[in-house]
Amino acid sequence: MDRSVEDLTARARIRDAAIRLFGERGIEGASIRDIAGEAGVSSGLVRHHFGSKEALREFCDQYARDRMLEIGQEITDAAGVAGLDPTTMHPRVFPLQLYLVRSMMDGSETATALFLEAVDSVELWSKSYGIEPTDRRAYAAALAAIKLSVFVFRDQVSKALGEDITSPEGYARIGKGLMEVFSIPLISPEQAEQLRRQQEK
Amino acid sequence: MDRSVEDLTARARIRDAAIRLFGERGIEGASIRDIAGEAGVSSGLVRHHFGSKEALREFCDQYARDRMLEIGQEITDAAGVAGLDPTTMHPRVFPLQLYLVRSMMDGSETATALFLEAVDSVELWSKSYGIEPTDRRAYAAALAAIKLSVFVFRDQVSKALGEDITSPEGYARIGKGLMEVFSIPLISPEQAEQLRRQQEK
DNA sequence: CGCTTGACTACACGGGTGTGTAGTAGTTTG
DNA sequence: CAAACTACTACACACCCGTGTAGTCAAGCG
Repeated sequence: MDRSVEDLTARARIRDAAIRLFGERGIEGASIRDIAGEAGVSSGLVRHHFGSKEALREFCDQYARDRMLEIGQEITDAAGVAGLDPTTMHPRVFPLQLYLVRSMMDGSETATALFLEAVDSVELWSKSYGIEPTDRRAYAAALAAIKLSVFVFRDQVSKALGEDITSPEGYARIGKGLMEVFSIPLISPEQAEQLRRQQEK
Repeated sequence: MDRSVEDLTARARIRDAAIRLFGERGIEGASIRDIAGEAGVSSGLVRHHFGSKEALREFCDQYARDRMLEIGQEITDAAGVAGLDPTTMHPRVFPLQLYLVRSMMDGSETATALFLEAVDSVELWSKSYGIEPTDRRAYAAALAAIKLSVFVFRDQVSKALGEDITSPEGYARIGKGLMEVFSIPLISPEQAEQLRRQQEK
């Protein structure tokens, strides 16, 4: 997506357009004709290259997943606490993340599998980091969901901040906000203990 | 929704069916005929009572919003730290919350306004609670998004836990997980400061 | 050269969609 | 009693969707 649009093959343009429109409008909200128009080709060509809408979706799932893991690898290479910091996720993952979240919500198995992998990795990470929650699995699942939440509500968060969070500045701002959620304990261990007991009775 | 289905008027049955199906499948994913079938009426009656699909959506927005605020009031009456604890949100808000999140993602102004109100209230709360983030607005927006994240990814989280989080048990479990995210600081103030400086240069 | 192959388009199809219209049964109202 | 109104249904219309088919055009190759 860093090359100019004209340089890409029609197939790649269709793929990029699909990821963009699926991510913005949802799978059902983006028609094959929309995607074809966005890519500057006929709707028949989409079918020629990908066979069906469902097959196109699966291809995009796989592609987005691969790209995300690829980018994730780069980041993990400069790991540590920064690995959890949302601001380390470069804005270039935005369209991919957006697409995967939408695909997940529309029941994609590939995207869901990616979520489960993320939970696994957070679980391992929290263990090696010496964090001891009472229910590590639930803790990891909550963290994984949180990591994606700002993508889902990007429009609403942007409106709340009066600033587009898909821009580098806005993204850094909400990233900092998220970071502070993680750095400021809202509930003291005593309060947490109290609430836990309250729930159990 | 606590009364038996037969006791409700056709209008109320349509409204409940719409909130359920819109919430589960998205606005585009649920057709008027689907909703009519779910409510046990003809599709024409939906139009008779609500005029159009869009008008039905707006009615549901308003209804869900009112009900949520109503329930929120009850909870706030037993306020304190518990007001933030996700487990205090009774499972009966599930269909409403699900619907509102979906409606929000499909660009509903009413639902988006509700989000902004939530950010405002979190902002005020954090102030009165003596929390001092560097960017209170961003902090509040992040917290508001987080509060909704488990609803969005309910299927994925359920799969990760091997337990349906729409059930009281599963809901309590992920609620505890969320609570521990808030009670265990992942990043020390020093690390946070370090990361902040890193971003600024 | 003729032939195949792959990228690509134009167009038609059946089905589902939101919407519009006409009409019926039952109750209310003047 | 008759008129009006309300809840409700059946059905048709136009539109958009994903898909299927037929065909064009250019490149590669024996």
